[in-house]
Amino acid sequence: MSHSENGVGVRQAQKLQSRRALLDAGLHLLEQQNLSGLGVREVTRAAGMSPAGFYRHFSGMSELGVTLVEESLASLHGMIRGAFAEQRGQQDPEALIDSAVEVVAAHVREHRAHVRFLARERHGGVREVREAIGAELRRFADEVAGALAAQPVSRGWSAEEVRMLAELYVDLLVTSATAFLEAGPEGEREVARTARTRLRLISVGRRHWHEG
Amino acid sequence: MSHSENGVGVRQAQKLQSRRALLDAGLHLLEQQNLSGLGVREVTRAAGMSPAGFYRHFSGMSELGVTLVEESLASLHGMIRGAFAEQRGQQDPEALIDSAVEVVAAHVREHRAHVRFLARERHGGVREVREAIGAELRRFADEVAGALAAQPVSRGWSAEEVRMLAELYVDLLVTSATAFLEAGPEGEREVARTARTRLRLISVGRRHWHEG
DNA sequence: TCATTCAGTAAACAACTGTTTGCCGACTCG
DNA sequence: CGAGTCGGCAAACAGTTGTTTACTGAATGA
Repeated sequence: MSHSENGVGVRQAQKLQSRRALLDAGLHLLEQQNLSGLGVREVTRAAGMSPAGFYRHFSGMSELGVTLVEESLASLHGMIRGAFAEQRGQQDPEALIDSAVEVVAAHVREHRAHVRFLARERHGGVREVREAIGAELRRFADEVAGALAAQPVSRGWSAEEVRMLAELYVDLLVTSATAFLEAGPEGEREVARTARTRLRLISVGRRHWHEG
Repeated sequence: MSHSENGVGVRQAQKLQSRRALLDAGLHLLEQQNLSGLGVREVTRAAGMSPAGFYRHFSGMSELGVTLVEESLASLHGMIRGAFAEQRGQQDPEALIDSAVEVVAAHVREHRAHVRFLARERHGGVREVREAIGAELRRFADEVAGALAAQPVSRGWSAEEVRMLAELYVDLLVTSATAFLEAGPEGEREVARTARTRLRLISVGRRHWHEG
């Protein structure tokens, strides 16, 4: 019995390592540049590989970009699920807001380059990447909508109203994430404070929405 | 007396026309591309000019970018002032929200390329342009803060609370603008509807903020 | 009228680009 | 062991790029 069935041969591992090197090099270069201006040679040079080698892993730059999108949002998805798990255990909306903001802050702290990439390419010049980010964000809103619908505060809200609200929350969190990014570590507390205030303002509006 | 004192000689006019051609060509190319990937030769070719001519007008690409930023926000500024003028004449917050959203919608409708440029480069790879957009947006928030402070609803709000609120409004309007952009003309009504709902939700939250 | 200014040009610079080709050599697997 | 797979490389392709140079010729203004 060889390692053919678990897919972790020496060969496979080396290929994956090269692929990782390309992705890391690309991510690094994209901190000061846009994807639409990133070159194949530039990336391979930074990854210590010959230009031709790039095409063993990606058909072109936009494919590398889409891969980075998936990678960037995968970890966030996990953290969000964690935050929702906390919600089930406790009902205080203040605490939920605090933990949501903290989740975002932590994610930006630990995945700076990925988040910067998302912010930069969300409206960037490469359509495939833009669409990938948009689709992922829409799925994200789906999850939030599901969680909101389960809250007792949502009694009397239609499905589309809840969906709207979810999109608002997502947009606010995305905005907060880019604010964390621009503020840097020293301004983190301040950004978190305004993010919490914004969310609380929505909370209040939500409670008094159906009153006339 | 020649035209030396009003600056509208034939020479000046021709130069301005060329400059305009460069800016228009750039703006057009930037609809499918990022500034960090835009080339001097590319722009001059599209503008019907020799590459060297570019440097008679701009020191480099980022200077052209900053010029486009100023240009892009100048018209919006005017429209915003108009919307605020309407406010003074009438107190219904619903109507103010409606007119604010309509101002944004109209601006996107009439300046698609400029708005797309702003959305694309707001977090783009060219620092000078990013900073120019950020500064302009902050001035925008100043104006909104001033207008909010004048509203009777703001009684009991501190200056920083009002400022926070103004930034929230600006972020929401910017988000709405990019939503208009992505939706296209046919989805405009829908985007306007959710934009209004968001603003109303904030309105409600604002009224009930200081209640415990 | 006539010297001056200056927007725009053509040409040259060295360096860069994406992509394809054929090849090598280490891994894979019966 | 031996045939086959395949990730990575060097080289060549036919362009492209930003920027500087010295120039031309029309607009300028005394």
